[in-house]
Amino acid sequence: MGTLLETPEQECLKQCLVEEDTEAWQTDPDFSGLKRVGGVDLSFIKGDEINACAQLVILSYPQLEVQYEVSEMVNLSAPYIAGFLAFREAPPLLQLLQRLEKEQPSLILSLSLPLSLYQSISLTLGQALRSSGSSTKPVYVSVGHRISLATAVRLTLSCCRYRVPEPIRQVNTHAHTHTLLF
DNA sequence: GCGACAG
DNA sequence: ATCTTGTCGC
Repeated sequence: MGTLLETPEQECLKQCLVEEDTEAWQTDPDFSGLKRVGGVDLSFIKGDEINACAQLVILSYPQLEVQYEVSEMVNLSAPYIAGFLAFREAPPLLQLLQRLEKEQPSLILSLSLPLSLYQSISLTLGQALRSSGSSTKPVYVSVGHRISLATAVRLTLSCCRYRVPEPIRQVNTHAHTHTLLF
């Protein structure tokens, strides 16, 4: 985040960030070649700051039907601090991706293309868009790795049945469900 | 001191 | 993030 101080780790990651398209499907008008899209999230319970439910879903593309989902209760080591979200949430989410790789090798995302969506974000790093027909609330799409902002926005729109992109919407549903069970 | 501030 | 159910409308 522009105004915030950055850690050495964050500076390093920023230098490695590739903000251009690197895959063939990204420049195809219909994203031909893209077979799956995924979403990850973390859910919490009211007064608990360390226990959370990590969730991962994989959807087919362009059908956008859930093909795989995993949930796992995790303990978060880092506290929530604006600007340092990844230090808190990335570890358990990456762990789920490794679990996917081990349990369902066929569903692995051929290349990791982080495309993050937040309820708000510095606009210098992303773009606000009206994802569904007449929705007033914008959806913010941030820059990703190995995917241009323009493509990220186009892909996000192609994943929207409703305002919230389907991968995010599905993972939220599953996350909430599983959180309520523990 | 004031405003900003992803979950 | 989380606290909460139904309800009105396209």
